[in-house]
Amino acid sequence: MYRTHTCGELRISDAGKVITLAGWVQKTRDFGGMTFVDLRDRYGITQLVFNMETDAGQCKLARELGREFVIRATGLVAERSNKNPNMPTGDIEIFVDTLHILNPAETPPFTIEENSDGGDELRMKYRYLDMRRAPLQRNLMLRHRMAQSVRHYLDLRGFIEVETPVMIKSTPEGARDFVVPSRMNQGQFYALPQSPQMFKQLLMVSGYDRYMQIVKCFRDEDLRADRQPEFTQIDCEMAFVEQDDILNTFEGLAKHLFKEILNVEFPGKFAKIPYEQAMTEYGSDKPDLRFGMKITDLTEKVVGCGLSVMAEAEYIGGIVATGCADYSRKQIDDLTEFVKKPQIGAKGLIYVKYNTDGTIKSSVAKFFDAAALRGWAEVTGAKAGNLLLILAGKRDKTLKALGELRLEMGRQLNLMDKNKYIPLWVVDFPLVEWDEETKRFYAIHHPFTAPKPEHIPMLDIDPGKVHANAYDLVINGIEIGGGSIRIHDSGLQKKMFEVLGFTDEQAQYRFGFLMNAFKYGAPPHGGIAFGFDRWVSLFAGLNSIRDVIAFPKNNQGRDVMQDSPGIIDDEQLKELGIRIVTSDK
RNA sequence: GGGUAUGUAGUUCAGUUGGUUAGAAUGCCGGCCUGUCACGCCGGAGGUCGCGAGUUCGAGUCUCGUCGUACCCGCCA
Repeated sequence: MYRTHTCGELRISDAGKVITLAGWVQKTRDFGGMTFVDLRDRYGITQLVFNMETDAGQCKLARELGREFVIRATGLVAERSNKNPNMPTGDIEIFVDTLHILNPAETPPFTIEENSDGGDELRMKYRYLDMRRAPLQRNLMLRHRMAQSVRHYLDLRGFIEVETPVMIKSTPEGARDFVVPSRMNQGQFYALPQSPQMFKQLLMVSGYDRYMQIVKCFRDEDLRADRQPEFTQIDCEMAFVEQDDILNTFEGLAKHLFKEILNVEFPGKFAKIPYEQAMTEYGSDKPDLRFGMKITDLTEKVVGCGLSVMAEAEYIGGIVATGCADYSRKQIDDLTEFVKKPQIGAKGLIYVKYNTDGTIKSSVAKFFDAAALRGWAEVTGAKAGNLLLILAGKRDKTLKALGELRLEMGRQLNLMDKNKYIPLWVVDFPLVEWDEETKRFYAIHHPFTAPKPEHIPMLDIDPGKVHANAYDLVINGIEIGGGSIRIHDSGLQKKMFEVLGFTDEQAQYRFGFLMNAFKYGAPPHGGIAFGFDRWVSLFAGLNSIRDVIAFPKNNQGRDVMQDSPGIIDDEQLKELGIRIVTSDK
């Protein structure tokens, strides 16, 4: 062994011991006659001391050390004369009598410290150096502890972890697949799984009635701060269960993780909000419930008014910002600009200021008398000192825009407390969604999601109105996980494929093995999958999932450290039977 | 496919209305220093202002193009 202890564990009680440490040089402080070296490993930092008077040779060697040199030092643990209360090992230091440079190092391009001076781009390029820093090490250790905790909790409840294949058949529903060419079957391709969906359902058919896996999934879609091309799910499936059984089981898992990792407890049950209510009250299918500011429907209140943008709008809604009646012209203009951004897409913003002195000021005062504006205050609950913000337009789009405006106001008013967690279940999602471009229905969740039993007759009449037995776990406006009860009846599955416009042949080609399996006794089953990276980043207090992943990819799906993806040899291409056709834009 | 921001020393940034030799901090190198822990003091080196065109007597600064990066919409459970 290169060491007897780590750099984080020695205390005053160890004084007098002769020990050996190994690690990286964090920093040297050279006084000429005396040199201090901060030695770092992932457990902490311990100070080494060298003295010209007592050991000139070792002291001179210590003066040669640069940042990030890998060294080994043997010496006596001693109480410091000048203690440093800011570090756990600050009461002791090591009088080194033997110093070995195990490996010198070039000066790193950024500082390996709690708060690095390096920018994101540079730190990604030198990811292995960035990961030496304490924040990254904390994140990855948090991730490890959460994974252990999940496995432990589910193991105690009879779940078994089963690995599923990574090279599978492409199923063109849902996200784009990453594909892998087959050398032995030229012209044919595997796909990387978007999730182990069909395999976990087959495991249910096979009688493994409680399955879990912490598993990589792959989706070839455009990326975001919280979306990577490869990401990790906590994937679970249970047989002989109904929706509530699943919600209860995984609400238990969520509570367990909160308690174990953050020491946060939730006494009651998580709220359960139907999709439709989430959309009308929060303009989002993943509402952030850390604050209220619900959307109020004002459509009825403006019928027949003289202002065409309102009179002709399909929907009018507003939110109340507490204490914002004193917003300046500039602040209102900025909000207007915010909602008019192409990403939000509102045409304009209407405001009503209910001033503390009882007066009312509004951008639409010309069209409504004070009584009417007071009527709006009544329905929205706006009080003196509040600001009512109103958007008008197409219902779905306007609700979404109000939802974005609500979040923006939440940010401006500091209503999103990082230390507060409000989990909830969003339930009763629509089963399918009509797409105008391709003139067909698409499954909102996936084609195996069961409709609410009472809605099954509606599949023939108005599939868009059918609710699914599907659910999402949402925490602080982040979709942490989602799942559904699956169809286990091949007749109903066939009907579902009909609704989605698949011919029998298409269904047979894509999902035949699953439909065949269901002929041999499929138990009622359902499951859920959690976005593990998102969950870890939520617990770490981060907005991006990149820093809870050891080697993440950037916006364009590139690994800037490896510089992947990259081209491959002609020889490799030939072997695979692939020719590259460069497309000119 | 679209929107917004951004690119200057190893690093993080400043750079005014287009005008002399492009600055600061930090890091790095050399010297001094026996109780530092953001050590201190003295000195030094370090620049393709992302790249390419254009406007101009003159471009880090203006225009166009291009490449990279970040965030968002579309897309994606």
